[in-house]
Amino acid sequence: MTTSEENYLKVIYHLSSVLHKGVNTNAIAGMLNTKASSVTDMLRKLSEKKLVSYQKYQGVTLTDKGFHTAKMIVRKHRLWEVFLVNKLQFSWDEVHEIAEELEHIKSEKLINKLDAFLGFPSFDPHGDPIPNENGDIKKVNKLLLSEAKIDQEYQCVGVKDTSANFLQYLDKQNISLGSKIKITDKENFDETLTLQLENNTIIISNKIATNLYIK
Amino acid sequence: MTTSEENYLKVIYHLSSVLHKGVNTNAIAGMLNTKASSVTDMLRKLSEKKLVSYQKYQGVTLTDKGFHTAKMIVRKHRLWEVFLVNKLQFSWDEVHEIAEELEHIKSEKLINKLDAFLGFPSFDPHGDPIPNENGDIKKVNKLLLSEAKIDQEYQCVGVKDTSANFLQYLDKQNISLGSKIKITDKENFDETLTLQLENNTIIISNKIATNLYIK
DNA sequence: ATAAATTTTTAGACAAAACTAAAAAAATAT
DNA sequence: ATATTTTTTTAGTTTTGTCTAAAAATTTAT
Repeated sequence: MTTSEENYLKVIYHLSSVLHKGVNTNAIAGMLNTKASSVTDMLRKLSEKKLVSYQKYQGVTLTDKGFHTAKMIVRKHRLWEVFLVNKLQFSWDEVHEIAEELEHIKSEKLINKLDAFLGFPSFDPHGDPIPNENGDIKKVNKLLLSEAKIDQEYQCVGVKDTSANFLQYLDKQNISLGSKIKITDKENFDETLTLQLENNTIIISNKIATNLYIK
Repeated sequence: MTTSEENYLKVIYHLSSVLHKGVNTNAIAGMLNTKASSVTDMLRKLSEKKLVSYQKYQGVTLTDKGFHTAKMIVRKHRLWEVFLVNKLQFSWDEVHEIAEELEHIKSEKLINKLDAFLGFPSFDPHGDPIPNENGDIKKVNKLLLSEAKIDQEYQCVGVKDTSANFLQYLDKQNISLGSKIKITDKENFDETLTLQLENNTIIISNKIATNLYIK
């Protein structure tokens, strides 16, 4: 299994978890910064390896084998992110790129020992669930802050956008996983929210609210 | 810098530290399990990048730039080995292959944070020195057990052969880094040695003695 | 329902890093 | 000093993953 194959599987995994149907060639190309023609080639290859089921012009879905493989790559990515943040003191906006490389290190023993070393974490630094050794994923009933009710207390449990930009904005606003949040006001015109945090009151745009998970 | 280029540099580094002269095409091919023709191609490429100085038929040496780059790869390899043994509880015969992959992860910040996390170790689990951030290497006056004097007390500080086979033999004999060793007898015919260890007496071949460093 | 636009695939090419086989250079032996 | 052997390089392929440009299929719009 090459790094490139793994990256395709991961992208198909992420896209199909959002779309719940066959994934487009173009969508994959967009995520990987490649051209549609390259994607077609790789889909044929993954199909021969029985990792995806693919019919020309019909989009692609993961087979059971491909689904499990993809989850194991995601498991590695997220465990390494926990390592980088919890053990090496990286901040949550710095770890994605490094984990993109570490996720391709091939040793099941390594990843299981890392898991144990980290105390079998269930969530990564961005609040995303970490599949366990069997691929099981802990489900959380989270919702977007944009869908929250007014005047009810919530807790921040994850981010949808994991770009350094967004994460640094949250740092600046003193919002992190576990932060308590209450919406005290919602502007009808543009859905700007007024939030009551532990120690202060802030105003955030709808774009922010649609990228913050709470429960 | 590709993984392949890094592997060539590392091999040239190791070979020239033993030979103290230009390294042969064939020697490199042997270490990397490739063919001489592939080596020639890569030497031309590394030469264009000013990492080695290479003249057709004359062997190859590292430039200052190549030397430093090679030391940084060795640094990464050895720090990851320390991590695997000290933090993840791998045994010293399991870590080489995994470190061969980890050494190619590209992030200076990662490796310096890992260094700090491990407490800035000077030696890896096989007793090999770890270059620091600047490439400085702590020198130890070690010698091979085969060169040791009789009836003098030494301490095991490293292994020359790092194969799983040899390391497992040492485990079986209860020899590890730090073990106290005294030669009590040497057979003239085949240089078999009788060793006095902390809790027992063992007999080892000359081949073993030429692969154990002591001081 | 057909035309236009979009998406996907095919065909052919390229770069990296390997290979085989043959040629050239260097080292060794007589 | 020349012949033989060994080492190294060259020339031409292969594989993987990418690309561009053109063709084909599908989707959208009128």
